[in-house]
Amino acid sequence: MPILHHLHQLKNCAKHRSIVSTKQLHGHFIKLGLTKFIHLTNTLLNVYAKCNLLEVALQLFDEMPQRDHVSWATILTAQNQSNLPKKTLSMFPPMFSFDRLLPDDFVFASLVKACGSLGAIKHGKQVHGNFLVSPFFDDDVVKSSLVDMYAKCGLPGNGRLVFDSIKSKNMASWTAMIHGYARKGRKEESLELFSRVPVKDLFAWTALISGLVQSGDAVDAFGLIVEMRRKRISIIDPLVLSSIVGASANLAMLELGKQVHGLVIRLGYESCVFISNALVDMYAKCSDILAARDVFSRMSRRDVVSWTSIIVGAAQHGQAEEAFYLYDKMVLNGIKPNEVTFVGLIYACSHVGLVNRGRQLFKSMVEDYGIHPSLQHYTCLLDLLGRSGYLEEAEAIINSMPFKPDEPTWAALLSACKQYGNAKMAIRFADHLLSLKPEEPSTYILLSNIYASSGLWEHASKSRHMLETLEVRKEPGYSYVYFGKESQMFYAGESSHPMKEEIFGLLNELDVEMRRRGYVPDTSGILHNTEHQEKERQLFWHSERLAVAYGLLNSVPGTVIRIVKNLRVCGDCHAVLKLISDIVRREIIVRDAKRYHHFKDGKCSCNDFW
DNA sequence: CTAGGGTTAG
Repeated sequence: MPILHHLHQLKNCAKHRSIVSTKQLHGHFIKLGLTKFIHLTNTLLNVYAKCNLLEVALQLFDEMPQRDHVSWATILTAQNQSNLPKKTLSMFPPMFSFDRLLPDDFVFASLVKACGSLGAIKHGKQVHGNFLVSPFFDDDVVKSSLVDMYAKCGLPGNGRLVFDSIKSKNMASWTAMIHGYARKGRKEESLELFSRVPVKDLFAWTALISGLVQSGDAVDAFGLIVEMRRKRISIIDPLVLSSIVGASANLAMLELGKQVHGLVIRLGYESCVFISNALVDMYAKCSDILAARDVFSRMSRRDVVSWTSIIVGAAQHGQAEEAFYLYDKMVLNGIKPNEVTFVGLIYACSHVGLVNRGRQLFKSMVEDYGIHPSLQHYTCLLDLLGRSGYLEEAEAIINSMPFKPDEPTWAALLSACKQYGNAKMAIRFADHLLSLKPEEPSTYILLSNIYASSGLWEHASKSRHMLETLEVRKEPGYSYVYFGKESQMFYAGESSHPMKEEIFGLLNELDVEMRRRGYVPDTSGILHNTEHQEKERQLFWHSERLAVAYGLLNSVPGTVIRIVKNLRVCGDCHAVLKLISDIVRREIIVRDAKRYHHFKDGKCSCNDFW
């Protein structure tokens, strides 16, 4: 039985991922004329795929004189496993047109998985329809992948219908459904389902915790990881840890992140690439860019995500030159940048107003790397052009790009119009912005300021009037302040704090010194039509100021004061924080809803761009 | 011989 023997040999090759022996065997089969045995060739196909030799597998697949369902399922699965779901879907149509084969249950599972990873819900629903009218309509494995696909597309309700039709549910079905609810923020349903899972293994916990992190619920995710540890669930692989590292990043709580890092080290997973990647990102998001660099430099292997994480981190913290330096090193190391890398790089340019460099990078992305620019790339480029005063060029691009600009893009260009006093263009941009978000007070504020500075008083007062008719429901602003291991939260206008008197006293003292240095409160961003003094009083009680004062009063001189704010820092507070950093000679780092600000020696890393 | 669940960068 030579064929059986060869199959056994191939199995060993797959097990040991042995490329050389696989190729030797392949040559052997050709010499002996064994390639006509489809069973053997299918196995060979699978071994090549498992050895990550997708190109070789594809060539073999193309050369096969005959292909059956197994050949197709194997090659489609190989594309999925190489993270090429688009190729899975584009390779599928010839299955019928060339080989007259209809999909079987294995092929359906691969197609559904590909749609899930792409979030291609339309295509996914088509496949679902075809599956239902196929002879395999009751297959539980395909149903599990459908549950997962709907979960990934954010439609857990559709997934639930499929889930309920699965006769014998196994862990794959349960985890897909739990994850679907959790990542959509449907916490109650995910917890209810989790409580009913027969076996709560690491997979199930990870599905729940990672889903909550993805829905933005980092606090509950931490609660669950504590519970999971108490239940002595053994963390035999690190996937759940990357979720929890990500949760610390979302909260921007450095001390918490350090503790999670400690756990990662204790469990021995620091050398795992995607865990280190998550740590790099976490430290960057917690504004400790030095720690991010430290983790990055200790990595023995780095992939495109590692490089991109540190590049994006540098860019967000205003270190444009550092980002470019890292990019050059990345290319020298033979790592191909992807679309995310370019988002970081163009973002870095817009931070420091490097227009030519930004244009070059955009061009290089398309021409050297064949990456189709996304809306996000255009947004970064438009930001850069607008802020540097190339308003006509920006408008030309916005009118010719293949995307509808979103609201932040129009808003960025509108403020560029204010900066460069282009009232005419501002009116056009404001029209677009208001059609997308008619109730937005800041648009009217900006518009009225632009009119006022162009001497168009009538228009200005009209905008102000529009503003007053709006029912403004503003989210209350709050700031967390961190120094060392201490933290404290402040709401805007908070007046019941035990250290109220000291905070007020310090802010007053600082106010006197700031005014001596020429500071004049900028009340143009205040919504309500109130007296000027009242406006100044409101500015005085913005949460970030209270937080800074508290930090200054309580921390050891020389320590960095870190603040995380839920809203964007207003223009006046930005000016104030710059001054304070100079007066008290302290570094203040603020992460607001939009970006990072490192205030030091009277300057900010954002280059006054926010 | 082929399929399904949990992970990192915007």
